[in-house]
Amino acid sequence: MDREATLHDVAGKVGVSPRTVSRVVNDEGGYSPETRKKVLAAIEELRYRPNMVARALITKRSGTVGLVGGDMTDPFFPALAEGIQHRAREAGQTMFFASTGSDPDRQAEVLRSFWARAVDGVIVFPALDSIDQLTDYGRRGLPIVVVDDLVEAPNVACVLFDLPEGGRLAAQHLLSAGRRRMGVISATVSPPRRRHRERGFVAALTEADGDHLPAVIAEADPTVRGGEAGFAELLSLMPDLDGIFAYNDLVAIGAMRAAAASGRRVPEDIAVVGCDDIEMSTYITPALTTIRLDRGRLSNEAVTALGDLIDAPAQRRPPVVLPVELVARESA
Amino acid sequence: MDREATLHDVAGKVGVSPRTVSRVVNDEGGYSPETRKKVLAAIEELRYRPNMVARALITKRSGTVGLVGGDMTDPFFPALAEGIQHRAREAGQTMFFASTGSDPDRQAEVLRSFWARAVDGVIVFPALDSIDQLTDYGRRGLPIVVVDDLVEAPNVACVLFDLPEGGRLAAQHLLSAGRRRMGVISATVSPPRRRHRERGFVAALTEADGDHLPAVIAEADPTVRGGEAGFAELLSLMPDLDGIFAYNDLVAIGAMRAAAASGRRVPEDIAVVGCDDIEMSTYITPALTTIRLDRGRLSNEAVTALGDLIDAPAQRRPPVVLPVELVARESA
DNA sequence: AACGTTGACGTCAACGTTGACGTCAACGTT
DNA sequence: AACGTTGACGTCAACGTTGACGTCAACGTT
Repeated sequence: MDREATLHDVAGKVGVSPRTVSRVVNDEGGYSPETRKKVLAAIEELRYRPNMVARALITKRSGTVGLVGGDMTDPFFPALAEGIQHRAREAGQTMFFASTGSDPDRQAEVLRSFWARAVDGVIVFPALDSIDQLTDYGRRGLPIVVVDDLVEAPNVACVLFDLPEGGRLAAQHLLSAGRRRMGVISATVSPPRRRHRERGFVAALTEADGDHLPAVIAEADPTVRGGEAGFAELLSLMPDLDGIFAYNDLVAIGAMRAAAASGRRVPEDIAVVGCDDIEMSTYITPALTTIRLDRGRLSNEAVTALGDLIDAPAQRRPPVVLPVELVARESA
Repeated sequence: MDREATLHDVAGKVGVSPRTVSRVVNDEGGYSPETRKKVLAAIEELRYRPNMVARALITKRSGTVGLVGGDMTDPFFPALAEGIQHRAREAGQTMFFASTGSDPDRQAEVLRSFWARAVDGVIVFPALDSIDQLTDYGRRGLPIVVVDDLVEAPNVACVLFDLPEGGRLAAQHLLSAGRRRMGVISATVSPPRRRHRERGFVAALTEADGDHLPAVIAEADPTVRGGEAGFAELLSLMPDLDGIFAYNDLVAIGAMRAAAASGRRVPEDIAVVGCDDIEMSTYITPALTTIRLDRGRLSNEAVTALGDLIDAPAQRRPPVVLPVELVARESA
């Protein structure tokens, strides 16, 4: 066919008004069983599908949600996107996706584009210093779920992991393994107020009894290569380092590679704890001890929160803080 | 504000008709420089943004493209999605995303949903036995780029890697390393007509001189765990196996783990060649020898092909076949 | 018998744009 | 002086739906 069938085509075929066809399509009631049957038959025959664009124009609901991520190649991200996409589809939603590279300008562009396309809501991994943007869109009526940060605004809900606790668990684990001279590799992409892992780790060391030293801190990109650089930096700060808590598993893997390259054994000479628990961490040698973040749970909570927000925009919602756990493997 | 500004609001403020504002917004010409200036100022002040939904309804162009993938957690996929998303954004497009789990019914649902939302085109990693769906939508006028398969239909372009050549390269590499008793781990998700890697590998062995045996074939899921199972299956078919070509790098990693667990050394006892060249393959021990597929190139070609298709739908386009190369590391 | 209610529709306008076409003053040309 | 052209707009309808409301026959109730 050269043109898609519309309500008018179906109506013409059956001999009713388009409004009646619309009622049948939307299960509104207000038609006889026989009419319904005839309409459904005509819909089938003409392969009619409702035009979501026209519907969105008048209902202001497009049946779409947007996912705004930092970077798809972050190994933590795909599982999350998959989970969200899955749950969104169950709710009859289609997902827009865009990544920002954690750049606030790109994030602004993405949000504008989603907003202009009448998304019903968005789930955002916020870029650096972009709280104002989110607050603004929330106020303009866009339901937003913020992952991994705290934003206080109308229409904004937050879902995040208890990362300070993760840092604390890592510190306790390393301490109880007898480590005394420890370092943290933080991520350059994290603004100071979001360094929860680091803060928890440092606090636990401070609070604990014993003759261990305060932690030294390095900064690196959240990648394997970043981990290698971070290891070198830590070593320059504390040459007889014996324990590392890394920003994420990729960084931990980089640190372990650098340790091996420098002739040090893991965990004998240096114990390493990562964060995230990506699949790869099980498969490398030595298998990585890490703080597990339950991505499935996070995506479930995020989609649920977004659904709630869309259905009842006014309501205030407390942030959802998800527990973390330490999985002990070979590296520490 | 409780309502978004429209063309009418801007027009009212400036004292011109909405049509004139529209002309300015779309750079159509047909207005004086002074009018233009006043309109732009009013747009700025009222924070007017064109409503893409309304625009899409009349122009039939929504400025969106859909990406239909099998599974986000496939490590090969994210880089691709990122690349496509990036290029699409440069072209002013926003990306829909959905994964199908390689299930044709879910793929059909996804395509329906995208079609109803007036996507300008889609890039598809086709599910099993879904060629008819794609042909059908192509005929109905949807520009489609099919990745990793060949579909002959109007409005459909294909981009794929030269996987048979990849299989051949793997075979030649293993042969020249003196391997005689080799096996292939294929993926259960691949229908017979898409087993290009396997076919190239088997053909190269058949064509080559020497006293090597014909390849044995196992089937497994395209995961690390699948690789472990595939290794066991190969071993039961050929106990003195000395070379493996795996469906992808995850499978290769699984095979190497199983080999190590059975007390065999890689590459001394069994050489392993993977396929994809995911990031992880550099970091495991031993580092994986593999067939590199250039994902960046693939996403570029796919987006370019889609752009061409959208701009000139009628034109026939030959499939784009991308070269592959073998990267020799430690495992073979 | 008169009246109110209900079911099963239809009518009309609106959502916010843009395509097609009309208007009209200013200007240049013969 | 009459005419055609051009620039700078405006008008109107349409894209394909749905919200709001109207109509009208059938039916039950008093």
